[in-house]
Amino acid sequence: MLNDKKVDKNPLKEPVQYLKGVGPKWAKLLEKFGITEIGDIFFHIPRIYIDRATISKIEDTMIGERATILGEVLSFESKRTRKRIEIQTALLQDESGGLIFIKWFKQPYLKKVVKKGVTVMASGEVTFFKGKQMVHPDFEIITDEKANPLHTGRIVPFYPLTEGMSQKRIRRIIDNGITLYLDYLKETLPEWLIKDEELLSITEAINKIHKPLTFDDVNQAKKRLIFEELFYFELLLALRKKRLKIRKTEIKIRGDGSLLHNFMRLLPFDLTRDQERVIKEIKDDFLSGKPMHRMLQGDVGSGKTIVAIIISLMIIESGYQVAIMAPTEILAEQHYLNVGKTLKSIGVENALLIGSVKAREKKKIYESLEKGEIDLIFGTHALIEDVVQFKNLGLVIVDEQHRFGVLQRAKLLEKGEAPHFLVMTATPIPRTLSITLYGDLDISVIKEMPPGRKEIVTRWTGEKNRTKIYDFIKKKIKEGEQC
DNA sequence: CAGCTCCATGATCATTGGCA
DNA sequence: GCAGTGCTCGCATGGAGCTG
DNA sequence: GAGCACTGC
Repeated sequence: MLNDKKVDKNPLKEPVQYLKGVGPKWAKLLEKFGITEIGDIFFHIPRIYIDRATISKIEDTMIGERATILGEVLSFESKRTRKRIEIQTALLQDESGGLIFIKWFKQPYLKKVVKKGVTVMASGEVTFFKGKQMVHPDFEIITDEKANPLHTGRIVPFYPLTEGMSQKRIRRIIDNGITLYLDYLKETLPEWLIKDEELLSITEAINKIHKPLTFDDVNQAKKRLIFEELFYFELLLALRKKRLKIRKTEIKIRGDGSLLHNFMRLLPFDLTRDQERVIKEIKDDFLSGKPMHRMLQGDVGSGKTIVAIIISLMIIESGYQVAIMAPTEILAEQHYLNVGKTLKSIGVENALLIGSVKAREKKKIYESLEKGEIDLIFGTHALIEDVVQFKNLGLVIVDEQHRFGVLQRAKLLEKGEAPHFLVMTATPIPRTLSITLYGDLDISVIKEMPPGRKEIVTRWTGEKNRTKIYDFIKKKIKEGEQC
């Protein structure tokens, strides 16, 4: 069906494991942050930066001060206390002759690395214990003029971690990603906008957010990334205007619930409470007489899809059609394969409409949709083509995955008389923005994971890929609408 | 309250009282 | 696919503090 | 020593 089309030439779309430094283990760890593709790592934004750019003379450092020093190892010893705690101590001397102890607890292997005579750059807090000391600093062995250090001697980024990760490693990985792949990152904002707003390009921003030379770099980069985020929400707001023109909807649920009941009987598991709650919320929307405009946020695996199906059945039972749009062909197809058969068995006609469906087949689907023979259509953006017409579209569900698609929704919505509308997304809305949004879009959240599923922690990591936006905006502008 | 992350800490020394 | 070599980075633990 | 890259079977 979609085999030949898999010639995705964009390397940023490759699994993150193909990135240098990432193997199976780290791929799994990174997944906790929603990082699955190489391109995702750009948006793993540092949590904080520490300025380790200036190297102090050991003599000049003050107790209690965080400092970065550079010196030669005079000696290294590993001793253990009566309580069997091992302490490694290196004595470091810098060019000006200052001396300082560098200590680590329980890291005997360091004697292989921090040998007499090597040059070490170390960053940490200077404390006093029988002389100046620095306990477990971040350090790096400096070999000749060799490559600039990653962990010291510059403004160093600190990334959010999960259990099993280490700063140094992730720094290395992200650094690799930038040097190897940043060039492939495509601009997502229109040129004029960047100019008008004096923004950095996306590649500059990403580079500077990870490898800033000054704190001003960080600020500029943040400005750009935040702007981008806001920008998309502005687009969303623009949609609202459209919605407000429509006061009422004729679409109401009026079945007796038997269709839904039949389906539920076939479900091999129970719904979670969160799912039940959300379904109730949506049902209330359906009963309100106004078109629903709701966002459903839940992590991957939280069971958004089943919610989508259930509410679809309510609508279908009432005699309307439902469209479910997924961001990729693979996902659309998955949905279709997962539930299509079951639905058919209870009399719900459904079909899959994606780009790679043969023209003949497509035509058939178009006709059936127009006649109202298909109750439920799964698809991708193939659904928004003009040829696609519905008899009476009652509900549009967009599975957003990544965030592009804002304008697509609008178009799909135009295909019905004020259909209900649900966006599903795994990306939590940043809290600051959700406040702005509450008035315009109702939000439901599923936090509870179905039993047996491991919880996946998704966090705010900036944005994901959404290259297509530019085209949409362009189109919009052409249509004379404002963004 | 639970689950997670982040962050700081880890060492030194001598005291005491009753028993051998 | 596997074995061998050579990189880089490698503590452990308990409390604090945040989010859901 | 773990995890990974790279080489050479």
